[in-house]
Amino acid sequence: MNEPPLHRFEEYGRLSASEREAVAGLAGAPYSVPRGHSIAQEGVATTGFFRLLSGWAAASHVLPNGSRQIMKIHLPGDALGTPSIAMKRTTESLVAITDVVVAKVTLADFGRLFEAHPRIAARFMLSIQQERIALMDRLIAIGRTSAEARVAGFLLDLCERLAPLGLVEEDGFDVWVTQEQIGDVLGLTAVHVNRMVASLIQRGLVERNGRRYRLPDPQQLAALAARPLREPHVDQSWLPAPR
Amino acid sequence: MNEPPLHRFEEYGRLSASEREAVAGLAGAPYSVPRGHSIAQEGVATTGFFRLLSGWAAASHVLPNGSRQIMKIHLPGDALGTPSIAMKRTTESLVAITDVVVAKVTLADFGRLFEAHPRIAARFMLSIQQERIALMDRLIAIGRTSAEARVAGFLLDLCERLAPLGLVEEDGFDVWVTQEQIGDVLGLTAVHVNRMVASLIQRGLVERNGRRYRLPDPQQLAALAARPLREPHVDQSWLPAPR
DNA sequence: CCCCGTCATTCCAGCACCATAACGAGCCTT
DNA sequence: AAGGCTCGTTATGGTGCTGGAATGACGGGG
Repeated sequence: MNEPPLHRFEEYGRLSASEREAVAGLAGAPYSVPRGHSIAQEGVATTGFFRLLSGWAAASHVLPNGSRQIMKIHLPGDALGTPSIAMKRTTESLVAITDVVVAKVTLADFGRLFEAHPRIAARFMLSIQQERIALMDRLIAIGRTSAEARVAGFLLDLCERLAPLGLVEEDGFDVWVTQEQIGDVLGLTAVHVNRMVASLIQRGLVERNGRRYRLPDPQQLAALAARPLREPHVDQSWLPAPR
Repeated sequence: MNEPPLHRFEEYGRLSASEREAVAGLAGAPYSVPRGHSIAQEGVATTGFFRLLSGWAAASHVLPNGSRQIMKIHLPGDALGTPSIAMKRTTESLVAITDVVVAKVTLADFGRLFEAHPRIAARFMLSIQQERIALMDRLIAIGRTSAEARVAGFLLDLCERLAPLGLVEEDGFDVWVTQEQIGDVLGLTAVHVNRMVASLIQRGLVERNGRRYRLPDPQQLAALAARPLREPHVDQSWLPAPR
């Protein structure tokens, strides 16, 4: 396995040696959380955020009536719980979908990084903007597209995020979330997710064997999903100079 | 009218004199855009973002099938189009709902501010996190709550954002968006928004006279909306020192 | 090896919300 | 004052999705 922790910090270009060192020293000691267990609870005092070093995790909110909305399926390398740093209390519950390894980043350490390395600060801000755009796109999906389009878009998103991790082989990848959890991401019931997956398989746009999914025709699937086209910003000339 | 431009920069505490000066010199010359006209188009090359100095504006995306999703109703003092700085092309269309006055911020100027004033940079990042949380909350609303709860939550949000601008008098405020636009925010049709508003009026939770809305019982309305409780972070000790 | 829990699948009735249309009130334009 | 536009209101029938429940398939642990 290649080094996962840094890839989210380098999606806008390589870090300098001193930046790399600063990032590496940021998080505390890694520790494991078994599948199904809580990493952090919503509504407690914010003390920092986490880095997900391996495994899958979900950020979610449970409504008074018992239904649940999943904000994000987190993959290795992601930062977990960063929205909470803007609030007195954590904004979302973090649950381990598979066995995971996480490391905690304290607010104090993060503040020092922000001051010492303005380019990392700017890039961190940009990666948050990307998360915000991802939420906007899901808002479009849930608010204005059919259940089938939403499921198609979900599978495409997952595939595109797993690819840079080296977890996609011949358009095939393992999905560790249940159909019920997919429903909680997309604002659907598990039953209806199942119907839509079946429909996509019937159309020949998806193949499945257990948790292994394969997308034989991503282009046609993308056409069905009708997602906005997003291209990351390559021109970084306006960012602060590296230190 | 008091000075609107700064209030979003000071929601986490007062700026220092030099910070205030840096922010004031950030944006270019203000100019007007008449109601209904476009401030910026989705999908063009990103060159910066805008500050909304007066009036209301909407950030939206139009789907291939013609339906529309509004990401955000922007009020005076807001930054417009900041998600786009993470992307090669702008992520949303900006339209003037009322006559507006805006000023442009270039990427180069913004980059210099980010380097020179780490505390402003950190606070800007936090305000983006707040926007992200607002999107999360709307995702919860659209994905997991009834149409009536969504409309109740929309009116509450608007009221809470207008209050610090001094635009709420005795629980009453002017709403400059049409019911069709409210539908595009909440993932509903204009017709259904109308039904839900009528239902809230019937229940005595909302009063209306033309565009003037009044919320006689915000507590009960909030209970209906079932929104997560969000309190901004007051402890700022971890932020970089002011310059 | 069998039990049992998890997850996918399928069925049914029911309803929240949609699509379309038509009408009325208010307001701006000329 | 007349006309036209925007916006709100109301009604109709239709459907995409829900809610609950029951069955099947798979896999892990005692």
